Amino acid sequence: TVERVLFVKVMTDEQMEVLRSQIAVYATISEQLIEMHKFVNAHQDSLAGMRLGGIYVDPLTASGGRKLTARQRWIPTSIQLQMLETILNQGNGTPSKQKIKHITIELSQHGQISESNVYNWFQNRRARSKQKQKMAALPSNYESEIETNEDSPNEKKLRPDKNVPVNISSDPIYSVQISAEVYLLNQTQGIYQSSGSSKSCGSLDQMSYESFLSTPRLDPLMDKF
Amino acid sequence: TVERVLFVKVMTDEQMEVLRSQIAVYATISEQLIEMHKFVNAHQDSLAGMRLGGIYVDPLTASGGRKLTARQRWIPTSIQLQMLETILNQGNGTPSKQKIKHITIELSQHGQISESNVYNWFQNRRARSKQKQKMAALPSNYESEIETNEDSPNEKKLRPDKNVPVNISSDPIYSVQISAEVYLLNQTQGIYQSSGSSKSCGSLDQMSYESFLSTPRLDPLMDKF
DNA sequence: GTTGTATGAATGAAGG
DNA sequence: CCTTCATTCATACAAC
Repeated sequence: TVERVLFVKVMTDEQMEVLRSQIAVYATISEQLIEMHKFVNAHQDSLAGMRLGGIYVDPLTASGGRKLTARQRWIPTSIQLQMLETILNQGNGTPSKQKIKHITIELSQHGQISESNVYNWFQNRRARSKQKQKMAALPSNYESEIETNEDSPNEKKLRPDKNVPVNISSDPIYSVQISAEVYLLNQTQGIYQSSGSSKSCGSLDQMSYESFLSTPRLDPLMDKF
Repeated sequence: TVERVLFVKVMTDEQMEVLRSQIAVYATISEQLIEMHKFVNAHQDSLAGMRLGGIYVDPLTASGGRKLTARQRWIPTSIQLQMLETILNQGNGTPSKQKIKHITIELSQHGQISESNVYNWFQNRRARSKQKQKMAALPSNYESEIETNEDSPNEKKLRPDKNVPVNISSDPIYSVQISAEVYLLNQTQGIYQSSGSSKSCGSLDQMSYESFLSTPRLDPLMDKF
């Protein structure tokens, strides 16, 4: 077997460990990025697959004036809204399956609509009406929301409306997660130091990219083959 | 130097070629995904929050305002989602009690989760998938959109858009495939199919995913180290 | 073009 | 299973 040594290339344990780590890093990054991208698509591209896949052409700019916009979400016609509110106020707080279908058919005479649209509308309406009532505990502040009857459609209620949505939209979290992941992988392998020029990132999004960029490169190792 | 041979591991040219290909594939995929993600962000990242559970900000650290927005409902981590979908699609439409427990344990590796979360997820998922499926044929209603401007002259413009239902796409094929793939990567399995051509597709998302799918497995090779 | 708000839609959870 | 509620996400529109 001694002779055979001459016909194979060799690598040390250290090299192999390095290689293994590098592959692991790439695998992890790929996985995370794919997952991330999938997530983005799933949530922001849910209905009108017009992004990413290629060129996103803004439909609004395409036609000088009217529609042609494949809209992503249903917007009730004014008459539909009227009818919906009327139905809502005609008692029957229970839309129920059967009624939904019927209502949908009726409303479809006045614009595109689907059963789920109707269903969602009632759901949201009720939920939000209830939600509004729930605001009365403000310690020291303004008016208490008077039960506004929604009978009059066609009007936009622009109220001060102490909503306080808060909304901690955790945008950058995924970046942090990935960064952490890469960091740990670097720790594990403990061989490479990130090559310099790590300019401080201003955005968290960029941070993830930067982490990737500071990931150990493969090329130097490849040269050893 | 003969003795030294005993202290190094060897790999054949073929193995090295394979390795090199794999690394190249990962590098390519990573870069492309990053490009895609940048693209997404650049076009509509106004404040697009990706919801990712598992980490929540301590409400006490919030601004001087109030509101104790602690998250009150489980939000699956993306990786958890991946795994769940994978499991769902691996046949086995019936997650029995025992399985639930096992799945929960596995998923708890990637974020907070409880058995009821898993149970509910499967319930909801199945139900809604079925529900969506029910919307198919229905030549539906052609609406008469003539009426749109006459009904309520006294209000803001509600565009009577035509809003073609587009597609369902609640469960894109590629997502499933990716999920499966990622899941499989965690297992160690045989079968190694080369090709290692990296294919370097354009920046179409599905293409990238396909590239990823055709990526040679690492695990079998790693086993040789 | 930026920000705030209203609201359609998605989804986790609870009850039967 | 199925239905319903509660909460959250994402987007259209308005005001600045």
